[in-house]
Amino acid sequence: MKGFIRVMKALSDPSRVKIIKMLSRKEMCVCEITAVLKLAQPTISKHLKILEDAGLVDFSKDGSWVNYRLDLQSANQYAEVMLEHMQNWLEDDKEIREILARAKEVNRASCNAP
Amino acid sequence: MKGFIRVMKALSDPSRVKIIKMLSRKEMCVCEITAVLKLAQPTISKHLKILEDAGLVDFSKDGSWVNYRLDLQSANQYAEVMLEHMQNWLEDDKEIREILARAKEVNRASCNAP
DNA sequence: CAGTTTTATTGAGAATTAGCTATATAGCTA
DNA sequence: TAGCTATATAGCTAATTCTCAATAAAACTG
Repeated sequence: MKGFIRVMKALSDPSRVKIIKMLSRKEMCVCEITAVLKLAQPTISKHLKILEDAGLVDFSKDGSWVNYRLDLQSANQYAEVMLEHMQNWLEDDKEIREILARAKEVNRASCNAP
Repeated sequence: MKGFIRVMKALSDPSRVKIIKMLSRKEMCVCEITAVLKLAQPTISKHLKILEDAGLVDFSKDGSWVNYRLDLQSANQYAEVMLEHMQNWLEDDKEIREILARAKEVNRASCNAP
């Protein structure tokens, strides 16, 4: 039950759903996600930890950057199924579209630009 | 997005998940659900409202009883997909099994028995 | 109609959560 | 090593959530 609840809780916050949708397009580092969502960086780190604990995302370090990606072969079966749905769900959502458009433009260099 | 978040939120509470699993076996009235979960009756009513708002359950009145059931043809597409998964998920969960066993025994007459 | 049963609503308290600021850690570079 | 950048952790506040007790509403029964 715990594993299931963790996945549902992780997916019941709009900011985290946006992160999942962005990562379904490409790997992103924390500062890129922060730039797109316009939230404080620690807030993003906290969201990413929740997603990781649910088995929804994974990461690898590249120097001082940490790249996050969907954990498509998650050990958590519920996470795996939900990630598959998330590839298709919410594609027509206005808010999601805007985020995805912004995510397309962002890159590490532009992260800390005004 | 709203409809999706509502379904995820609805499914991220253990008591509500238990209700969904019970209703996947049979229709139940509020007092039966209350008897099985051993929570206060208003608590159950509130949970049922949340599930209803998410499009996960539906109900019909029978005298002073209100029978709740899964809304398998929900207008909410996310609810519909999740309900299908819920038929199979958590079948091996210990806590769920206990609840289902108790749900099997319960009936309107026994509801208010000690 | 008075009383009973079933369910819903209201309101309060404890716990959880999303966001922030401040600070710590990790890794790079000069 | 000192300083810079990227990320994580700690701690706080406001808002949300789960639970309950009390009460209201709805529907039956004698």
